[in-house]
Amino acid sequence: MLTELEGAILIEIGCRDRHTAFKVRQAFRESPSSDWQGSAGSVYPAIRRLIERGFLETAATTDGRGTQHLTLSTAGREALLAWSTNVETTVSIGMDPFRLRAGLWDTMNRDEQLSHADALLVAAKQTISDLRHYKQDQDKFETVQIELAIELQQLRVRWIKNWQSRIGAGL
Amino acid sequence: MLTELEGAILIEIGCRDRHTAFKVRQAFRESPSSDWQGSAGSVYPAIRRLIERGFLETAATTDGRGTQHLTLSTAGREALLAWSTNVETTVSIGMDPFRLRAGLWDTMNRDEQLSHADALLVAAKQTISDLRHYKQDQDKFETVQIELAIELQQLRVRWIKNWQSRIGAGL
DNA sequence: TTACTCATGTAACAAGTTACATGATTTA
DNA sequence: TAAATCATGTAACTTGTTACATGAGTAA
Repeated sequence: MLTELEGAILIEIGCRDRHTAFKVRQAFRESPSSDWQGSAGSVYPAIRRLIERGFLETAATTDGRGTQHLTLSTAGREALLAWSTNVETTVSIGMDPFRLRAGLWDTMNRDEQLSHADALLVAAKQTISDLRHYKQDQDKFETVQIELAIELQQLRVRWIKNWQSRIGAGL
Repeated sequence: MLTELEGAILIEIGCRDRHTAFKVRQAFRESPSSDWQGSAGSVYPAIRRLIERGFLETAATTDGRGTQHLTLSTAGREALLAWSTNVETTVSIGMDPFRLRAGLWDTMNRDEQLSHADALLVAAKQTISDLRHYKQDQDKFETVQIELAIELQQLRVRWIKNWQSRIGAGL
């Protein structure tokens, strides 16, 4: 069994040509989906665990920095496939800061609600535009993720507009 | 600043009449959004922190179990409002097991894709039906969350159907 | 009186964060 | 040669998990 971070690391190494821990960290830091900060304290220990479990193979390069060139073993590929096709985990709801807060907004007064709805709309639309721009020069793995992130934001935009009309109707 | 768990705890105590740590844990365990397991090891320390920071007030009841009746202080209410209206956090993408895996499914062969898409559809639809059923006897706070969770699952269902037709078209 | 529920909490562990520390290689 | 980038890692801390431990109140 792989954790979400371990799965993400195997994707970077096995599918997206990030063959060093450093490049994996870089990919995480550059990704707009804020799943992981790509901190050294999480990535290096996770990669060590994956090596110990035989999912990653290392080919030490000859450079003086001790760069480790990482590749997926057969067991690593199998583990990644099993992880990515686990139906139960895939359809689980997950953590969503928007959903967690949405129930509270009805406790504000009408003016606060209207201005908050407005601020949320602006921010969500900005995020969509940022994601569309970022999507341009990404590989297919990242592209699929970005498209899904955009659809999530669009869902939020629709929800906010619907909420606005409910507020407007005085419900 | 509150963490996601601390915000969720203040909602339970301040808005949903879960006035003991035990009832908060119970609410988390019963909630179908698997954000938190409601483990004692997270809830009790978090509540202790919230008391220390002056966000929660305790009224010890006279029973022999040492039940602590918890309520939000004024500072607690303010902190909860600030937490719930933080726009940046609210529109952040968050962690989604579906999105994280979706990019990988294109590396499988056609037959594997079709059977996996099918399994995902069944599971997602089941989740929607479970959520609808659970929604019946919930308060407005939980209802809003459940509705958003349902809309997320419906988005996934549409995405899967779209993916199926792309597979079918041999792209 | 036995079993279930209500209620609190700790201990060992897992896995993330930031900040720190080091050094090689490349580019201006 | 100075600065930026590539590359590795550790240390202290935070916060979550499961499992364990305890005991009071209630209903069969």
